[in-house]
Amino acid sequence: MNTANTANTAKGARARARTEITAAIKEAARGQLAAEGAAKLSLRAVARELGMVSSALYRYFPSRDDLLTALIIDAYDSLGAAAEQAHHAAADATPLERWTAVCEAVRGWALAHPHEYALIYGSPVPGYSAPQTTVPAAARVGLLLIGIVRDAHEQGRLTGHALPAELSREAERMTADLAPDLPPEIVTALVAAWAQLYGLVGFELFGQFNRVVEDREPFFRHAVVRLAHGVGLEP
Amino acid sequence: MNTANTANTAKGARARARTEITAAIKEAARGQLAAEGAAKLSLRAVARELGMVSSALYRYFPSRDDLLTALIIDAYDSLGAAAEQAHHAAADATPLERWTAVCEAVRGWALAHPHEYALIYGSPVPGYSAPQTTVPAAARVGLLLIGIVRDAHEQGRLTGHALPAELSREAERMTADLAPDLPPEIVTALVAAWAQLYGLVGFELFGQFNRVVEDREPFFRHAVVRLAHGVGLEP
DNA sequence: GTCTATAACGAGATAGAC
DNA sequence: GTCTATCTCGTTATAGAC
Repeated sequence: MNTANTANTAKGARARARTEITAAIKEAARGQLAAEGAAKLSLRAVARELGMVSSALYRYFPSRDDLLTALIIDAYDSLGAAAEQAHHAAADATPLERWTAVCEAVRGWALAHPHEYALIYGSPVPGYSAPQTTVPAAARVGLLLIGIVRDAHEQGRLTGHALPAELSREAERMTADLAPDLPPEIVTALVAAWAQLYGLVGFELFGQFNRVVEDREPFFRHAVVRLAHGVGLEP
Repeated sequence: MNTANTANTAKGARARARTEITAAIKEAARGQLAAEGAAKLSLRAVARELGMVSSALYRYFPSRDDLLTALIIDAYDSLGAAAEQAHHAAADATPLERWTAVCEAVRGWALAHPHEYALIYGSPVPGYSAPQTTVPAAARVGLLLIGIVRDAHEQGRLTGHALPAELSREAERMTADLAPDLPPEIVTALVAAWAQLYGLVGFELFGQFNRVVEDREPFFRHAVVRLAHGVGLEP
C-alpha cells in the first residue's frame, strides 16, 4: 500500500497541477477575450501571459478552437449556475416570481460578464463552429424556464392563445422535443419569450439602449413580467 | 467659361471617380467583414484586394474606424430602407399588418445580410466606439414602428397595461424623448418590443434556434403578432 | 507517461527606409 | 508607391527533464 499511496498522491498532485494550469490558461484567455475579442484570441498571447511557450499549451488544449469551446462551455455553465441559484433562492415563490428571478439573474450575469456574454450570445466567431458538446450547458437556462412554466401548468395557472394553422406542425414538433407535457401554444410562446429575453439583455449590454432607456432595472423587470404574461403566467 | 467648363467637368469626373472608389472600398470591406469579421477588418487587406496601396485608402477614409463607421451607417440605412419599403407597400393595411410587414422585412434583411447584421446588432467591435453620426440611420426602423403605433392610437385601436410605480418616471422620460403624443405605457411596451424583435432575429441568425426551431417563418410571424399585441395593437 | 522547451513551417501583418 | 526586414500567428516534430 506504500506504492499505492505514493502512486495515488503522485497522480493526485499531477492531476491537481493539471487542473490548476488548465484553469490558469482559461483565465488568461478570458482576459484576452475582454481585451481583444474572441476573434483575436491567440494561443501565443495566452502562453506569453503565463510565461509558457506556445507549444506547451497543446498539452491542455489540442487546438485554439478547443480552447474557445472550453470558454464557451464555461460561460454557459456560469450563466446557468447563476440562474439556477436565483431560481433556488426563490423556490417557494409563485411561478411568476421565479420567472422574474431567473430573468434578472440572466441580466445580472450578463452585466457582470459582458465579454463572456458576447462570446455565447453575440456574433459568431469567424471560422469557428461550436460543437454539440456545448449544447447541454447552453440549455440550462431554457430548462429552468420550462420547469417554471410546467409547475404553473400543473397548478392550472396557465392560459394560452390560439396558434395559427400554419404553425401547428412546427409547434407540435417543438413540443415533442422540449416539453411533451405542455400545450403546444405554451411551448411556442415560451421559445419566443426565451429569445426575446436575450434581446432585452443584448440591447442593454451592446449599447442599443444608450440614450433610449436610462433607468434599466425597472424597465427590464416590467418587460420580463410582460414576457411571462405572454407565455400565460398569471400572478 | 471655357475654363469654368473644363473645371466643372474635371471636378465632376473627379467627384464621380471618388464616389466610385469609395463604393469599391466599402464593397471590398464588406467582403472582409464576411470572411474575417469586423474585429479583423484591416485597411491593408482591403487595399490589397483592390490592387491599391494601403496609404492610398487614407484619402478616402482617414482611419480604420471611419471605414467601420461608414459600413455601420450603410448597414443601418440598408436595413432601414428595406423596412421602409415594406411599410410603404403595406400603406393601406391595418396597423397590425404594417407592423408584421416591417418586422418581416427586418428578418428578411438580416437573413440576406448576416455579416452586416452582426456588425450593427452583434457584439461590439473591441476598441471601436460608434460616433453619434450613426444615430439617425440606426433610428429608422424604430421610427417606423413608432409611426405605426401612433396611427393605431389615433384610430383608437390601442389598449395599454398599467405600469408599476417604480417605472413611471422612466416611462415619462422615454415618452417625452420618443413619442410625446403616446401614452407612457405604450411607449414602454414599444421599446421593449423593439428589443425583443431583434432577440428573435438574432437567435435565428446566430444559430441559437438550431435544432430548436426548424420552420422559422411561421414561428417568427406568430411571435411578432404577439409582440404587437403586447404593445396594444389589436387586429 | 507527462510535461516543457527548442526549432521550424508557411502564411500573413507591419514599420520604416528608400 | 515599393521593398525589405522583422514581427505575428497556429501548428507540428523533436529532444530532453521529471
